[in-house]
Amino acid sequence: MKGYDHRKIEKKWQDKWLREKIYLTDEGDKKPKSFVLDMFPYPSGEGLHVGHVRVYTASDVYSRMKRMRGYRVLHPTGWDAFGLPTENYAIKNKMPPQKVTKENTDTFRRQMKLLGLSYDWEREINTTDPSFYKWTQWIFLQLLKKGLAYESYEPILWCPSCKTGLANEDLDGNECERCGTVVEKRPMRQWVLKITDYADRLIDDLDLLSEWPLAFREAQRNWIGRSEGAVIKFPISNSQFPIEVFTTRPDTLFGATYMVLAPDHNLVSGLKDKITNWNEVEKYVVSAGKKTEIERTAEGKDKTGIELKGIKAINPANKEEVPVFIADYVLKEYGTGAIMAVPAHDERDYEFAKKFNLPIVKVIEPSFTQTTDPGKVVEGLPVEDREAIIAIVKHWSEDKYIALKWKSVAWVTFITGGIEEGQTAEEAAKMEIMEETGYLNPELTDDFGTLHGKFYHVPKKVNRFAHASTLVFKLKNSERKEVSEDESKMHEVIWLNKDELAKFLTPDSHQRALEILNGKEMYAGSGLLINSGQFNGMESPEAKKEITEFIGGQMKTAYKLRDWVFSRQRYWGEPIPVVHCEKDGVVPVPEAELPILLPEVKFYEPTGTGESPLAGIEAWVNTTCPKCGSPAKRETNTMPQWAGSSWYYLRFIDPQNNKTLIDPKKEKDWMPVDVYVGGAEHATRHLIYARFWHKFLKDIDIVSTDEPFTRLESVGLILGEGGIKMSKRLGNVVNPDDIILTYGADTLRLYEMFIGPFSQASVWNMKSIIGPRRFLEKVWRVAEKIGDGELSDETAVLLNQTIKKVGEDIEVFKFNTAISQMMILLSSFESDKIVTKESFESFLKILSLFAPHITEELWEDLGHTSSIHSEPWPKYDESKLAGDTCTIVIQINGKVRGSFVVPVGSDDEAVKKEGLGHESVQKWLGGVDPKKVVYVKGKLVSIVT
RNA sequence: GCCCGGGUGGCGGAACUGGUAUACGCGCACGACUUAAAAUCGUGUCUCGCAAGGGAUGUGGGUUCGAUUCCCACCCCGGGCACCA
Repeated sequence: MKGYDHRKIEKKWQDKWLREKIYLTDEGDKKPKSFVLDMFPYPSGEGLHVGHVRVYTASDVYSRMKRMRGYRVLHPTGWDAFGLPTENYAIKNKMPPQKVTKENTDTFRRQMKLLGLSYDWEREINTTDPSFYKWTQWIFLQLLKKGLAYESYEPILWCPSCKTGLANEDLDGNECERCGTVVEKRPMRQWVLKITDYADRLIDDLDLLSEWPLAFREAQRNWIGRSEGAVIKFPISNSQFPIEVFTTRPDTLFGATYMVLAPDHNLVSGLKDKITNWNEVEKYVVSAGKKTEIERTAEGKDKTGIELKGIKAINPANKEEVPVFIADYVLKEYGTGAIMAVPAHDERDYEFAKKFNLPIVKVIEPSFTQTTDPGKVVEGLPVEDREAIIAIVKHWSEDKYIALKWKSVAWVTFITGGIEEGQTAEEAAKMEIMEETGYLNPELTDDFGTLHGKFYHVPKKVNRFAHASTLVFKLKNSERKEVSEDESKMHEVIWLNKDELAKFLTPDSHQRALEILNGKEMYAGSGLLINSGQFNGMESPEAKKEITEFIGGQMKTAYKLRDWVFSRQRYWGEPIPVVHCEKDGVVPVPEAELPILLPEVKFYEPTGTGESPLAGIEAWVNTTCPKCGSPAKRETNTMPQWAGSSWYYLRFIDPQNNKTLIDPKKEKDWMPVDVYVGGAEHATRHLIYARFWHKFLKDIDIVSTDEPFTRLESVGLILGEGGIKMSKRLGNVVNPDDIILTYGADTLRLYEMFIGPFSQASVWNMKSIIGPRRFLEKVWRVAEKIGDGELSDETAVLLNQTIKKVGEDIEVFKFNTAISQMMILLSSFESDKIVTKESFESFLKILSLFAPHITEELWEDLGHTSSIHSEPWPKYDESKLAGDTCTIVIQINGKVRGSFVVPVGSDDEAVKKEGLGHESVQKWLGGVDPKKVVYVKGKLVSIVT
């Protein structure tokens, strides 16, 4: 028989599949649908890399299984082809970007076909194709119509190297995500999309995405960064304009001892004539504006700022005058661009106050509720308030402190106790020190105020809310009397240093006491109010509402998410379809005139002036106003690279439609995407933008679902040998073409699926590829053993198990274990004398997902004239998933001491008895009667002595 | 600092709902075939020990007859966010 020649086989079948169009989407609606999508590639000049192969093979394997299981599967691909790399390459090599794109997509398509991927190539799309971007422009017009696209002149992020404005999402730290250049701020006209209008829905609907990795949902939640708080007005003493601040801690309002505005806050210049040190202020504003993000980060937490002399704000809670500062630790874009500073309860304000010698007023006494055992508050039991003390007692000569180790419960605490009628806290504390430790001469050295703790007092069996005055003592000497028997029964006195205290102290309130002891005055948690007039004694959550109401503030939600800066001053993108008319202002291009074609030009270098290269093409720029007919100019900015990818998945459903974006019937039929496969780098960019557009399209009735992607599977990076990133610079990039040539596409596909858990990063290893190749060669050889006869029992069981396991594993993207199971089955085939045709065909069918070419060839050799890829998924026999016998393990005191074999379905008692009678039991027990015998059905007998 | 992952042989990794840790693959060693090599096949391969047996899933504790798996504390690696009031 002929040998396994992958080159011949793979070419033969790829041609045939294309010719016979076996992978076109089944549009019959009798079958259930499955829309399996991978994140379509950006066709770079580098061609496909092994990371692409991993994603595309996974979705291909999944799609193939779904088809075999009777689904009609939509599995398309296309090109996300607008964008800077292509444009830059085009400039460098003096080629039109259109041509570069054509060449790159040709390469990608060729490589994808070499992999034997089962895409429906008749649905291929390209974001740079006018018939596609017509609809990208159309969506923009709808956004404009709804007021969700607007022009802005706010300073934006600008990449001096790419010569274009950027969105927040295009940053990698302080650098341009594309080219690594440090970005600047630059005031210029730009188009912005109001994604913040959708912030709440984008967060709330994350709850619908239970089939997304938690990490993606959390990343988005984080990025959107919602926080609930209040807007509070602080009047300015000699101006009618108040300062508005946003705070999440209105409960600390009485502790606001100064205010801070962002340096670029509008009020700063508005108050110019009142500010007596204007020269200095102006200097600070200018230098803050010049400071790059990188300089600010380098300065870390060293706060800078300057007081606005001549003006004072009035704290609306206590009517006290407080100074007003500007400082660059306050950001203009967040909240209201101004804060009330509460140094006692905010770390940043605390640092600033320390540096500028500002008053620090405590208004919150820390309060803690025990949430873990021992001491978790018992629901339903009343809570007793108790005036108490915490005494921290220092050694007379060493840096050690007394702790009590409780005997009836796993607690380590400082000395605690109640305050009796008529006692001061100090008296109570001294009494407790003497009673609980016997030491006679403590001297009060410090008072940490009151700490509150709600917990279940285990020995006393009550819920307590202890309000403990926390006092620090030092022992004058070691003089000590005997401790009473009752006390020594309750706890043991131990001496601990600060590190040990941090490790062992159980209650949170005592840990807080230790923090103060270590000099950490600032407390940012919640608690009970003090120094807050009529609100004293109230707990933080309640005080937030009450105080906000009291001073007439408004509850408000703030977001970290910014509106999406949507214009780029570059050539290779979708033209924004509006014109500027002197009389009518911004006028949208009528929908009938779409697409606004990107003109072919000689020069498309970025100008760097804030205008795109399109501005230089007069014939294109000059047009007439659709409204009044007078001369007007076209918008010359283009859309960012993320535009097309924000809705492309919809177009696959109806790629040829030239009347509407998508036929509503088809949309309802295929949406949502059932499985979306791609990389984690898109968690906060593409996936937020696409969800935003999708929700907008839902609002204008283009789509019918709230979310576009039901399930998301994230691919792990493939690292170069040695666990380092693959890069051109390091010369460790693996080209799939080379692997396909040497080992074949089937081997490459198997290798990449076998390399490790799909979502986890894996290391490429050239040596290991031989494993999957040997496996396929073995498959080829085993095919020759097909003959008449019976399958061995063992192989028959394995075959059933394999069909079951491979199906289940692929459903949850556990490709590596599916392959290992097929390897085990193949070994069993190999060691048998005879392999039956039927069983081998079942094996070929499941293997065909991973290795479509070799299985198709062997299938044909077995006499079939139709494709193996149109076969249904093999069935397994439930009754043959296990053999006739099972091995029972004997454990004695938790250690494995032997095993024996029993028929499946044996009587429990009989097996137990046989286990107890086993020779190893005799040996290890030595005649002693077992205390306990545990039998786990079909698995083990565990004997305890 | 905060939020997610992850830590198991020489390497990639497996282990169901707590039930024989190290499946499968690579590598390595030895053997068979061969004049020889490659390929292939077979055997072995966590560790200490001659053996009986002991130890080992990042570290330390806990729960359990039994823990890679559950709980607590900590360490290390990767990723995301980061002066967000």
